Amino acid sequence: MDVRTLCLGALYLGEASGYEIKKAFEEGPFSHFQDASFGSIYPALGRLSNEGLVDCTQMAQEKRPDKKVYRLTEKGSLVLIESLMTPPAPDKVTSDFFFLLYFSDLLPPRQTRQLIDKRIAFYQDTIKRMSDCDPSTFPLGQQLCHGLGMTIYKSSLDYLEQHKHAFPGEASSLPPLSNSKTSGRLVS
Amino acid sequence: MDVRTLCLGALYLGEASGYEIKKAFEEGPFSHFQDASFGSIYPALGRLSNEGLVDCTQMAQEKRPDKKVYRLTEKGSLVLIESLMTPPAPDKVTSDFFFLLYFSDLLPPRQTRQLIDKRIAFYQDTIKRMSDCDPSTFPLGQQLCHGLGMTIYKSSLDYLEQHKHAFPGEASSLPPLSNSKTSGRLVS
DNA sequence: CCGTCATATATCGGCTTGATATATGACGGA
DNA sequence: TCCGTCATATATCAAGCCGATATATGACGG
Repeated sequence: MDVRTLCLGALYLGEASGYEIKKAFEEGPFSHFQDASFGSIYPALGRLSNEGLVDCTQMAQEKRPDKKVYRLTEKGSLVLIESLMTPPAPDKVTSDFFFLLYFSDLLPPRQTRQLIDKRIAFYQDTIKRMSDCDPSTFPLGQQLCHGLGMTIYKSSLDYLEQHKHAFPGEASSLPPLSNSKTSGRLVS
Repeated sequence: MDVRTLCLGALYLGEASGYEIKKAFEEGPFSHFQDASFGSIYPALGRLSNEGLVDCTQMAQEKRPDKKVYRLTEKGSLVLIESLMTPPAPDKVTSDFFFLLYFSDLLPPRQTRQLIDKRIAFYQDTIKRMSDCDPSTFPLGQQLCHGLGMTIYKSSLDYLEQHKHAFPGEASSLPPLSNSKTSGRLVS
């Protein structure tokens, strides 16, 4: 999905400012499967406004800078639905964690263990934050997103907790793993 | 990780051409957690070659166009390890599937069911392809990547198979779900 | 008083992507 | 036999995106 559609989707949930839309991608329900930067959100909102897909209202605030509040128009709703009807692109996952784990034979074992411990903490924190949210009043699709997300995070957490001992911890006196290079080509 | 590091990592596994490196990201072990396009791979290989981090050899082929084979240099190995030592960036996940599922109250229920069915097929196919690979001879980190990946795909598959019935299938005579709009703002 | 953080909008250089271009050869259908 | 499609192979570029930067108000803690 391009940033225009992401913004339309965010505004479908309720009127919001550019800053709030960014927060929705960083901390809100979308944070697990979409992202967008200020560098693309503000220009996209400008274009959407010019095309009549969103309305923009300037709002003064106390003790805070003024803000621009965007609201989806009827035309914008139709364009959002149209975008949802297009065939989905494949997922794109970029994970430094997996990349580092994959090449961890090049790293000191304690650094790999630290990497895994931090990942475990990340899963624990994410699961807690998602558990604090009760999705039973949400639309069905959102419930499935929540449930599938929880399943992914929980099974990942369980797996890492079961397998983290393969790498030595801080207090461990295990000898470092031997660094052996992988043989063979990339693609058979 | 930037594309230079991705290429160095790919070449750490063995010499390869630009085309083969792209294949490694599309179909090889990295395909689950990294990607890069020709548009960035070829320029990156050029720069790496200029900087002496990789060597390049032109190879003629029968019944196929000539190819340039790249090989990691000692200097390149050191730069790769250096990059692996830097703190990892957070994962970035972009999923049209989750986005469409989230807004599925805007879609005809059968289209959502089709989306889920296709996702199930994707998981089944991915699990099969990963099962055909025996990771027991790999470095420990690669084994954990394989195992964690399998866990994620399997638990996702199980969850969707258990919950797909919430949406009507092709043969179902269930009435369409009511389209109710979500209330409230994005971020509490 | 100053540095940091949150809130708020906005821009831009650099990087990446997806499309396009060119080329060889295999393969299947008309 | 010809043509379209696919795989293999290198390469480039316009468009889009990101991360950094800029500016601003106010709270808060040292």
